[in-house]
Amino acid sequence: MNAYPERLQRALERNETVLMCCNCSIRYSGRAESLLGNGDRIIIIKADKTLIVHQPEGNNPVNYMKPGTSFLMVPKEKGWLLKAANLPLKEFIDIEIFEMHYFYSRKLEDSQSITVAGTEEDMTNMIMQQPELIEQGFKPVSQEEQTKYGYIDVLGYDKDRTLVVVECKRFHADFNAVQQLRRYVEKIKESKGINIVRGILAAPKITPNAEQMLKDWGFEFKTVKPPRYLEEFDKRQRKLEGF
Amino acid sequence: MNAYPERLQRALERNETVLMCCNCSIRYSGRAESLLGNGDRIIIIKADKTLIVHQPEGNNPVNYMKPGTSFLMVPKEKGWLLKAANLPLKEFIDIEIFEMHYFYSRKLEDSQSITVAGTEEDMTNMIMQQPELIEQGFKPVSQEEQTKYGYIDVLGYDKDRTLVVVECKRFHADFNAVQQLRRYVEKIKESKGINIVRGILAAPKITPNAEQMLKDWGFEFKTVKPPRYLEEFDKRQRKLEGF
DNA sequence: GGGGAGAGATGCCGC
DNA sequence: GCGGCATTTCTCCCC
Repeated sequence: MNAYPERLQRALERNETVLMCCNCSIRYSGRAESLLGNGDRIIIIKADKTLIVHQPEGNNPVNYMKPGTSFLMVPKEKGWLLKAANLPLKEFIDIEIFEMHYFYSRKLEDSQSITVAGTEEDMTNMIMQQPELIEQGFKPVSQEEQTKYGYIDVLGYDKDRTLVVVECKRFHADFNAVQQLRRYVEKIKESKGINIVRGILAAPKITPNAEQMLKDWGFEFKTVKPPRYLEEFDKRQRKLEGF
Repeated sequence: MNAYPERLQRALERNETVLMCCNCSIRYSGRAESLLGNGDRIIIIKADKTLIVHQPEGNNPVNYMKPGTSFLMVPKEKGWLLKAANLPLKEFIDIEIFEMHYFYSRKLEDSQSITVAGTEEDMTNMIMQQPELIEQGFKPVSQEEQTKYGYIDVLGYDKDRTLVVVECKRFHADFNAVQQLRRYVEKIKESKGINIVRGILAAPKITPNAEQMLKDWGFEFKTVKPPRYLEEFDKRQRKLEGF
């Protein structure tokens, strides 16, 4: 029952998802290169031939390969060598497995995809529907017009019919956000052949340095928070803080 | 043997790592909000109380919680409810488990940390040691001097004793890289009180638009690739392309 | 496939 | 803690 190479091959052929817990060392070469000495890790090979390796601590995988990777497992004197190769991406991983604590595979059924709320897109939609969040008299133009000028979040006119470019950030606005806004304002001035275009950065917060840069260039900041839809869920959760 | 709430609690107390394979639905609220309908997923709870949930396809976890999260599992009419809460971060996840395909826990030992080569830092070190990669006569200044002016990758003088700011990118240089370089050049001009400072962007490639912006602002591009150390490993790997 | 930009980005280092 | 920035970033959209 421990013919792991055969079990792995069969599982992969059947598009099963494979879970391994083992002591191993790992070598990677591709976009960069990495070495990782002996230790206990969790290895996942998914139905789409994604490889993910986790150490017992930390958010992120320590090594990984993108979907479409090929695998080959061969016995060694002590343990096994698991080779992973993604030829189109020129990425390679060798996992030397010294001890297999546990091996599991199963066909997983999951047709659902996640829906996320509170993103930057939700922010821009909110502003399109409630333009007064930017300022009184602000009139966004239609979304079709926006796309003509690239990736501008919201384009509109103020009460004096001056063109306004709005850049949204769902969290902190930083240097990048300010320079992005500047690029868009320049782009609009050029394409429309006009000299006066206002730039507004809309976000919950802005860093002091970014705010200085914003003012230096004559742009403005407006405090706007991304919308939330699950307030009730939040309240229920906070009541259960005790566990 | 299927008293999962007790087994989970015991495992967490012992700082074991927990692997679950189950059919579940997931609700998240925190920095944003998300919903995910029924499906088979892999759930990992690590020794440091990180939560990671994977669908059977795709590189990235579909849901996750940072280290230091608290967990509570309670039985329901059909299945269990696994609640995860990180109070300092105001993040909450509810996982409704309808069927537990598999449950495993084990204390994992791993004292190793990964070493990565071919990063931007390796590039800057390479340029410090081989300044001619930028141009003949280029003389980098000491790293202590660099830090005084912030996050400039490499600062030096050309053969005419003109100050040069070098910004490195390990892959494609884009708009952001050019604007970063511009920020640094401006910063240096200001702090040193000089008018003429050259800016060089060093990377394997640059996008056409970024190159135009670079030229418009009077900066230069120099093709430089990040160093590689595992060439032999690469060659061996490419010979094994057949599997 | 490349370019551009968001992400529940994450993680690191510095102040 | 925030700020600034790299990341084997990943992912999506659009050209």
